[in-house]
Amino acid sequence: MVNETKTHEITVDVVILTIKNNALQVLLVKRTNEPFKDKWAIPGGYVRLSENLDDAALRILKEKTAVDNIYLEQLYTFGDPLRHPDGRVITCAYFALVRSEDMKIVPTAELGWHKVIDLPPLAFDHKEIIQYSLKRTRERLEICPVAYQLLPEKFTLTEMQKAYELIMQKKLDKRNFRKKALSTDGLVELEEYTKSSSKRPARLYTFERIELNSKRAHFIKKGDKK
Amino acid sequence: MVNETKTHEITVDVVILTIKNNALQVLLVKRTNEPFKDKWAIPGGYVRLSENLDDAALRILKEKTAVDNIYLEQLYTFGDPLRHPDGRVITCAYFALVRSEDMKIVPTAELGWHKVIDLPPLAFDHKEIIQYSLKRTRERLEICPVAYQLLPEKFTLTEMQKAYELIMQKKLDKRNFRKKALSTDGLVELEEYTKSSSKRPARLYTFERIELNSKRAHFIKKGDKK
DNA sequence: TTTAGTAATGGTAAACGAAACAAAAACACA
DNA sequence: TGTGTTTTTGTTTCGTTTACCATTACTAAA
Repeated sequence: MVNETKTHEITVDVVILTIKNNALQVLLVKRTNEPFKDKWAIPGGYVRLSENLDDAALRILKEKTAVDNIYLEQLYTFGDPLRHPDGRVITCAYFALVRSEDMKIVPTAELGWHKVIDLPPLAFDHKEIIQYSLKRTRERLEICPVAYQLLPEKFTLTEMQKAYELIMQKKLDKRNFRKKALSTDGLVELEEYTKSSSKRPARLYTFERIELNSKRAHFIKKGDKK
Repeated sequence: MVNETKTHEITVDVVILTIKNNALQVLLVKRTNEPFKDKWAIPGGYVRLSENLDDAALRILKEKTAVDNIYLEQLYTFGDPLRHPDGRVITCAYFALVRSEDMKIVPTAELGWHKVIDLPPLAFDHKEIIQYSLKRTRERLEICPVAYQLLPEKFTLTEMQKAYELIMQKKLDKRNFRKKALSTDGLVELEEYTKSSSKRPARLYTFERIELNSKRAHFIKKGDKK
């Protein structure tokens, strides 16, 4: 029997995804300390003793983004003994889908958005975590229209299709997409149109911000409503 | 800022599912110590410092069942601060699908199979964990034929259908099921038949025990092959 | 007002998959 | 030989997804 008395550290890391500049992007922070000093990492932190994991993820999310009422789901727990060079740190990873318009983030040298298709060198196993969050997002998108979590309050069907294409990483047929989109629950047609410059205006749509039902309690967590 | 210096305990709990006596059953152990003394619980244990989470789950599985090469998948990490009355214990839950014929378990007063539709009072949040493992198993079954993990080496299509019905909790059409089953990759038709007593013999099938591909690395883990 | 350009919009045929449904074949036993 | 029980097999229908273009609606510039 090996030494079983020492305890482990446990952290929560949050992959925060958004659509920005026509690309799927992830929020990264630059590490200021060793290990992996000056490498980019996904935001994270230690779990407080009195705090459940969802709340820890929400706290970290809020510290970085100051947003509320977002899509947040537990992703996977990564526990390789060698994932942290300084000791045993198990991390429970979450991922969040946010609207970039809601964010008040000013990109600095230590915090910023990075396109998921062109990631810088990352600390720890964070690259793997991000890749897995993308896979999970695709799986979710096939089941429910989570993409609206990434879209502005009001959007055109073309914008929505663009979001799908960015996540699914493939082109979709315009008419088929429109047909399916129009039949999804919660999508409401507005009496407003885009005022674009030199082309035909597009109708705007929005999504009913309904309370996500309890059947999905294990993988959907809406933000705390204070 | 609250007290952040103390650490957490982390355990791994494994929901072990099988089909036995025409029912979906889960392996439970009776607790001998407080808290929840004499209540049933799913097998679990502390994660060793040098051990990754998958290996911890495999170790616990092996301690209880002495089986190898089984379907094992990380389920969810439960971290409510109040889930353990004695302190902060975060558990990373796994679930496993095993063939009851492979098991050498002799049910005792402290270890035994229990039908998932008729569970005794359980310790901690273990009821919730089991319920979630059933939900996840159903989700997996809709994607890939994991049910064969629960079946004997050789089985009839009727047995396979029975397994599906037990997991999905609904009756399936015999001919439609057969059609879909026959088209699944990996199912091989044998030149053997059941030697039953007084009815038409049924053809036997088996499943190619192929290495599960790496695309599913995050949710499928085959047992260690020594 | 005309024209050109760009994007939104509406429909249909083919392919595919899901659901419903009945009859014949094989064996054991009486 | 007949009866009972279970396995085995195929077709039709229906709805949904996929593939595929042409027309319309609007803006800006000529």
